[in-house]
This record gives sequence, structure tokens and C-alpha cells, in this order.
Amino acid sequence: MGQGEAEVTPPVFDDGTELFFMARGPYRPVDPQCAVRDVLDRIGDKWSTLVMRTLATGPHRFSAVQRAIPDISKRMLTQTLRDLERDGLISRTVFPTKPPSVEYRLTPLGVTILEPLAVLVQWANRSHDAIKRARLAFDEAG
Amino acid sequence: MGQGEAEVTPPVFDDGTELFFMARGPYRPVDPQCAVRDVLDRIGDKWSTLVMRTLATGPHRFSAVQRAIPDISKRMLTQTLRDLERDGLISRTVFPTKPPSVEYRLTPLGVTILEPLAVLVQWANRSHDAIKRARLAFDEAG
DNA sequence: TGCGCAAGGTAACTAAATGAGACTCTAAGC
DNA sequence: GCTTAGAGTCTCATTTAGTTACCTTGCGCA
Repeated sequence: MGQGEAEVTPPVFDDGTELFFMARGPYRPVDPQCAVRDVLDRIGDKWSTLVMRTLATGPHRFSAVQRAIPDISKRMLTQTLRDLERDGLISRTVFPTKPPSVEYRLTPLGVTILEPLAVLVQWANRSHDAIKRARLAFDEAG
Repeated sequence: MGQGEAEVTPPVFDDGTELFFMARGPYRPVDPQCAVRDVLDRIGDKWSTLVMRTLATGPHRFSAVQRAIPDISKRMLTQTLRDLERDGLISRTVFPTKPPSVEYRLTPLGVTILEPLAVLVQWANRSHDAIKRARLAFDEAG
């Protein structure tokens, strides 16, 4: 038994369907261009999920989104909405009203991400206490 | 019908279980301290999911993780591992070998996040083409 | 003896992302 | 005329992420 990583245990999950998203075996480098990264970089940013969550309740105008997420700045909101629009997850419609108003809503593709996000959020809610306890323990142990 | 957000459509999802993670109705501000944010801030960072994915294949030493994710720097790897350890998702064990080696592995709590992540990754794989097409269209439309 | 390597970091510094807030434009309301 | 609203943009300051060099300990090696 060397010191290498060769004797690493097999993947934790292997239920026959798609083996989740793990590399099989050690040393398999993560492709920087892979779909996983591409997606996680998007939904992983600070605001995207919050915006999607807001639009999940129905179409909103720019300022309505901002009221729903009070601590987002206009700059970041604009940018997040643009990025989501570019990725086809939300659509942007301008109405030529007195002061022009703009409506954002989920596209069909955007709707499909809600369920994966929901699964994650359920995990978050289930695990939040355990995480908080772990943090406390870690911080006390110094 | 005013100009307010009152006539917003009802939530897209309402299957009787937990209504995913959406606020019901408009104007409900997102609590900056909520579990959703707390979790998404963690798994949302650039490297955490990649590290979890790597450890999902079995315990790894520091440098083995780094080889699996070639474009992470030592500093970022150290920091990501610390954060995950603090949150109780991974454990760190030091072996007093010649040059001391350190083994990281998922905790039972850490294992439980794999499935939610997997759901997300499956979505990513399914949707990647559509997203790429949307980006092209958006960029061409200028 | 003294070189260099490996492992697992840390410290100092730079680059990129984010946030705060002032400014724009238009038409209506007081 | 002065102010307000909507939907942004622009500039600048702060925060966060990333890069590079360096440290420590013991071993093999020449």
C-alpha cells in the first residue's frame, strides 16, 4: 500500500441511475468548461437564486424585485437580471408606459430550474441547525 | 387594475408539499439571515461544490484534491476546506507521517448534500445546450 | 554537508467582483 | 416650476478572490 491515492474508496453513491456528478476514481481533473461549472457559476452567485425565487411567484417589474430583495443594489440587480436573461432563464418585456416599465418573468426553461433549487433549499432547511451547531463547535475549538 | 404589483400571478408551483422556496405573493422581502442564503452562500462559492464532488469519490489528501481540481490555488483550497469543515460537511484528520499528511473526507452531513447537488447537476447537464443557445441568441441580438 | 523535494500550509500583494450613491430621461401631478 | 416614479447608468470605494513567494521537517542522495 503506497502513499498514493490509489486505494481511495469507491464512490459513495451508485444507485444505477446517473452516478450523480462525481468523478469515478481519483485524479480525474475537473474540466473548467464543464456544464457543472457553467451552471454553478450562474446560480452560485449571490443574487441569482434570490431573483429566481422572487420571479417564481409571478412576473415582477424591476423595482418590485428590488423591494423583494431589499439589500440588492440597482447595479447588481441590473446585472443579475441581464445574466439570467442572457442564459434564457428569464424574459424581459418593456411596456411603453408613461415612465417606461419593464416586466421580468421566468421562461419555461427558467421554470425547470425551480425544482432542483427547491431540493437544495429543502436540504438547507433540514440541515441549517446542524450546520449552525457545527460552526459553533468549530469556533469554540479554536 | 392599478400599476402596483398586486395583480401578480400566483406561485408557479403549489403541489401541496412545501411550496418550494418561494415567497407567497409579492413584496415579501428576503431575510438576509435565512437558511436559504446561508446555504447558497456556502455551496454557491466557486470551489465548494467541486471539492465536495471530489471528496464524494472517497477521502483525499490535500494535494490529491488539488490535483483533482487543477486550477484551484492552495490558498483557495485551504480556505474552502476550512469553511466546509467549519460547517460540518467534511472532516480533517492529520496523520503524523514523515511529512505530515492530512486527510479530508465527507461527514455524514456532508454526504446528505450530494443528492441535492446531484439533482442540480442533472439539470445542468440537461439544460446546458439550451443555455448555450440562449446565450448565442442574446449576444447576436446585441 | 548540504541540495532539493514533498506535504500542507501562511503572508504579502494584486486583480476582479461588488456595493453605495449620484446622475439621466420623460411625462405626469401639485 | 418643483417633485416623483421607473428603470436604469456611471464613478468610485470596499470586499473578495487569486497569485506568488516563502516556511517547516525529514529523507534520499551525491
